[in-house]
Amino acid sequence: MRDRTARTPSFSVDLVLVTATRNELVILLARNSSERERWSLPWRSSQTGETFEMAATKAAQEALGEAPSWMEQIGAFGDGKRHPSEADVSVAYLALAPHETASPRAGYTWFQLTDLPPISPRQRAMVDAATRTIQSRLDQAPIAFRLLPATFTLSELQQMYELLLGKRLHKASFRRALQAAWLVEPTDEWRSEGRGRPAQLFRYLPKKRRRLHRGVRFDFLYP
Amino acid sequence: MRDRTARTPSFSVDLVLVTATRNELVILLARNSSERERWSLPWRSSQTGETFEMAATKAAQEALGEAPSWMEQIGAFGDGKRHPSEADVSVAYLALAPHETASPRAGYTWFQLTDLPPISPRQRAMVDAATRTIQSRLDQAPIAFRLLPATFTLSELQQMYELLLGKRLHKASFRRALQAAWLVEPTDEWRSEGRGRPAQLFRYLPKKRRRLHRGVRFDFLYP
DNA sequence: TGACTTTAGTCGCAAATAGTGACTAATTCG
DNA sequence: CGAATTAGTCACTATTTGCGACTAAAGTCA
Repeated sequence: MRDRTARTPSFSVDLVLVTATRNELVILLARNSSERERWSLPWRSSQTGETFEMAATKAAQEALGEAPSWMEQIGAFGDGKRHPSEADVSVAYLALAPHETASPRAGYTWFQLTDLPPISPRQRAMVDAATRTIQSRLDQAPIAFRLLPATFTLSELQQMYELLLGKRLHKASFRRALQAAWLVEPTDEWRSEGRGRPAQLFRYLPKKRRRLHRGVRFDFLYP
Repeated sequence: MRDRTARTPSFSVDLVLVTATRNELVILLARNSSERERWSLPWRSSQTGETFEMAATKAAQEALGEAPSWMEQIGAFGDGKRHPSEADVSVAYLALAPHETASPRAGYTWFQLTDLPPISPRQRAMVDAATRTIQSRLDQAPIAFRLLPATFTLSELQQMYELLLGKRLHKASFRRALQAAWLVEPTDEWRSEGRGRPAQLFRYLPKKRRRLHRGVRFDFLYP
């Protein structure tokens, strides 16, 4: 058995930490300590005896001061030079947090997903993979709900879906589908947001329902 | 800069190589060279200057003698002891091949996915992740087509979907949906399989079509 | 040969689902 | 008070889907 304890870890765990402001997605970047004009994803070189998930959680904790509302591994990335660490391999995690309660620690800043500063090619690939993951899992996981605070109005929920899908949705259809899915529960609170009729607040509370009884879907275009 | 060239690679690339026989999914396992009653997923310790994808392709080549018809990274796995290699991290790939043309090299054997011999916990986790990936991406990627030979009958395609989904499908509905998706093209060949009317052979040849114009889907149950 | 079985492939109706505009409700602003 | 604004619902239409029954083309067997 070869001695491993003396070796420096050769891999890192990197975090694509996403929240949503009013009408755009933002991710958290850390200012590089040596070159102050360079930015990078929050990362952590993995310790022995620490799972990837634990490392990712700690990196999130360190950046945000709180645990993310959702975490999911995106994959392992090995291509591309100039990772901030010397890591041969980086394991990327997608993490979500509601923007309202998130206040980054010093050295961390939100950047629009559509307007990022230069980062290493490897981390660039992670960000791209994260956006693809969000898009493709939007109907399979409560992504949108995890980007919202604990209670929210249905209009806020719809706007979140519109932001994530990149298209407008029809109000009545959206609510009909939501009803059928048994995902939200009304609270007895209402919010008056300046003008207009006050909106009822809801919380995410999925109820048991029987598995959807549907045929096949051929939703792919390529390859 | 620390010297890396002297270090042994601390990660491996592992392969969950799946094909489908008449009515079950099977994966390829390699007989352990030292303990001959133990089995493991095909794997390869990654060389510097070799991408994960290249390593996975070579591992597949080595096991099958041909390139898989589909490959996709499943993720990085670090938990669980007793990986066949000493790797701290293993990057898992899902690979597909049509069963008809696949003839494993010596030392490799097909096992039913539902009845595997004991393998390392880490590799067990990879297999589980692979089956989840297959299920969840079935409607987003041409998984079923990649498990079939280049030409196939529509009944074979339907049976493949039934196998992967684990439920029966209605013939007319299946074909109607397939038509609408513009994924297959008829060849001018027919196959007479003993009894019954001969079936026309089709090939996978997706045609351009406009993006589906659909509202939201809330298809998740938990969490 | 001709009735029967088996598998392929299609049709058309009924039921469920989804798109849409118009409607009512409750609030602020002036 | 009336206009503007946002929330929430309704009802009609169009589209999609489940499903049983049908036709088509082969083999089997008396």
